[in-house]
Amino acid sequence: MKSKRPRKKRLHKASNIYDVARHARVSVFTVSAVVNKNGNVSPTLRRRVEAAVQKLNYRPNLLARGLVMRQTHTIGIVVRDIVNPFFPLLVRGAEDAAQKAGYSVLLCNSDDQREKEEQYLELLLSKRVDGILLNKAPGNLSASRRNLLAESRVPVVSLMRTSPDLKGDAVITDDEKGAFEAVSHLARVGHRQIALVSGPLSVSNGKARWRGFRKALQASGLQYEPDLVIEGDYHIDSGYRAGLFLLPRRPDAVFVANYLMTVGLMKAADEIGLRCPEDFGLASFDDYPWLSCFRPRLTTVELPKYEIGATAVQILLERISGKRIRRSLVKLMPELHVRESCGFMLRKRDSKEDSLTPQEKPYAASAAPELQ
Amino acid sequence: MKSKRPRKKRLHKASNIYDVARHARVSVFTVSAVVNKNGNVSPTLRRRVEAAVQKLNYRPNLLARGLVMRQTHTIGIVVRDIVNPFFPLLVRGAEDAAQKAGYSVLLCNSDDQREKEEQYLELLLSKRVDGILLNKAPGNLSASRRNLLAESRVPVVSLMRTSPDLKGDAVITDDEKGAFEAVSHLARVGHRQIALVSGPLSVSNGKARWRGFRKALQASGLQYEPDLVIEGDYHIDSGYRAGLFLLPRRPDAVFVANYLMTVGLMKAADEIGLRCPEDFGLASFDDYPWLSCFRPRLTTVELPKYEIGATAVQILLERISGKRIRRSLVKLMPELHVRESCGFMLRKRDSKEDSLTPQEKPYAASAAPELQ
DNA sequence: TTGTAGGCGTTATCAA
DNA sequence: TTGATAACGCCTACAA
Repeated sequence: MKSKRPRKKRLHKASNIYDVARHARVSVFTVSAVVNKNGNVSPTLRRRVEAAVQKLNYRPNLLARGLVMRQTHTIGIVVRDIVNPFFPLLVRGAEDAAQKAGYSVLLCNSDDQREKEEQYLELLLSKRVDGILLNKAPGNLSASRRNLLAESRVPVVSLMRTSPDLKGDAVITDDEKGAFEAVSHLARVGHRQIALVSGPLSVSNGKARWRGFRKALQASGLQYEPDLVIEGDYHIDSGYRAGLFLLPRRPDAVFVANYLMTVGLMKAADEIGLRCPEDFGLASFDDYPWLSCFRPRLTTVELPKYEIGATAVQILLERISGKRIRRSLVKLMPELHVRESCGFMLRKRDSKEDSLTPQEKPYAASAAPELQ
Repeated sequence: MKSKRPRKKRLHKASNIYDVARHARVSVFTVSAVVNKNGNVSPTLRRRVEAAVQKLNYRPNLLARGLVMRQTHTIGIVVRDIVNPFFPLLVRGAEDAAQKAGYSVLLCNSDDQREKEEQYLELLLSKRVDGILLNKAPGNLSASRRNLLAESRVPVVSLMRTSPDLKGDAVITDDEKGAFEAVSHLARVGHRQIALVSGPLSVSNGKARWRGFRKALQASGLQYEPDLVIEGDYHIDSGYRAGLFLLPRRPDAVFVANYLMTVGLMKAADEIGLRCPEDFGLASFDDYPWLSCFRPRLTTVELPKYEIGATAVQILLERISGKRIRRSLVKLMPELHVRESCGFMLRKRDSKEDSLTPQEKPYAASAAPELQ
């Protein structure tokens, strides 16, 4: 009863804890205790409070709660672009894990631009998120932002890419191994001249995939030919340009470091008039369930996207609750899926060994022991 | 200087407006005025404040601001599933528009389940979002939730689907027209027996696509055969089952009401051993740029996904700012993209009229006047 | 078990 | 132009 004057605008206000307390003829403490199910409240008062809550449609204001508790139960997730088909499943994994723990997700698209990324990070800090999932754009954070981040003590978990200026936890995949296996498979199938469309070498996983490629050539006794290596940027267009450059040189096969560049490369092949797998073998990263019925089926290194997101949130939550102390770097394993784009089927057919239907064979092959 | 006791745990606290005020030897009012660039502050004080802000790495706590301003500059967006390839671009359109206006996006996946959807709506209200974008799950909201929503006065813009219990704004597409054009095209190409895998008829756009199908048959002088119509639920599996049922009946063509069901149908075709477009023509909804290099290329009704999201946020913001008064229902136009899955190429080839390369022809056709 | 009052970090009103 | 101070809605230590 301390409000001296009536509200001016009769702004439509949701009822608050005081309204409920008044209605139930109890104190705000009691209401709070009932709503948060802590402390012991006598059945009588509890019933009165519950009735009032019901009657007034009371819902606690999470802003106010966050302010006093210093916890928003919100995490921010910064990805390059949710439209890039790699991210939806990852984000979904993160959202599911977050939701189960009572957290919500603030989604940010950085477009791989440092400036945008930094602005989002600042915004997230200002919104007082409890933690951040970050798929880092190339380059380092500015010193001031890094400082701000460190000082805020808000935990950050890196996704897919590590960065020297991010000294927190990270969830990545063993991309070197994935690339190694894919390229080894291309070699095993009989391809000798294998070209590479790599990701940006300035990015940790771009570099890792390149290393895997190189080591596989070596292990297969093939020559690394710089002329057959093009550095792309993970976007469609760079794959297209790489295709226009590489395919006319007629390599036996191409290994492309991600899916979008594969799309670009195949567009180039289309224009040039080359077909996969008849004219060149192809293996790449990332598989998508909705591709399974289109041709050619791609031989790919599949990454556990959902798990990446879910695991990252898991780690973040442990960090938030103070359980986790030591820095952890989780490396998830990729899985080679052999299908027809690599030319596997053709070779088999040539040698008259094939009798299975096209859709069964690749899966059988992908479970072959040598791929572990 | 009113804190009576030292902080207990030496909890790491970000500096607040009082810290800055003390440091700059001014009042909090001055700091606030400088930070928000309103009011007139003398250059001297402004400089002092700015220096202090810099020094202390001060960033306003948006929770506190939101509490007093009753505005969080956050919107919630509830989609069925961000993994459904329809949504990323829509969400991106929304996020871009939101970001430009200084808003952030809270992402929620309802999985098309009413219960999950309602829980998210409540959470969003509790978090005091300024507005909500909602792709409604089938069925109506419970009376209590609807009531809560109405009472909260938080504007909701429906996406793609309208619902009788949502009396707010909506952004939808003219799905009836889209379906009509696609099916008319199938008929024009020469297909007589056209099957339909529809979306859920309990959902507004599922119904609309069904109506378009029906009207197109009528306009083309074809019979509507209930045996050739299967109601699906927009998920892959229902398309698969529909395919297993429909394809053995050897329709000339199939119209599938969305992309995921098309994937399922093609999987069924694969298993049965039927090929598209040789054995049956196919047209469906939703096109994706990363499909362009795979076969068969789909004849699709393309929806302006990005615009849907962007427009919805636009409307939401106008509603939030109180500019928009009347309810608005925006209906965006789809666009038919003719490619090879409908059998267009085959017919042409049969009649020896085709001389263009496969990848050029469809685009030329899609610009044909009769498709406007 | 229940109530009171102070504080969380802002903005905004009203004096000075 | 500036400063003091009351909201905003919640939680919680401390008192009763």
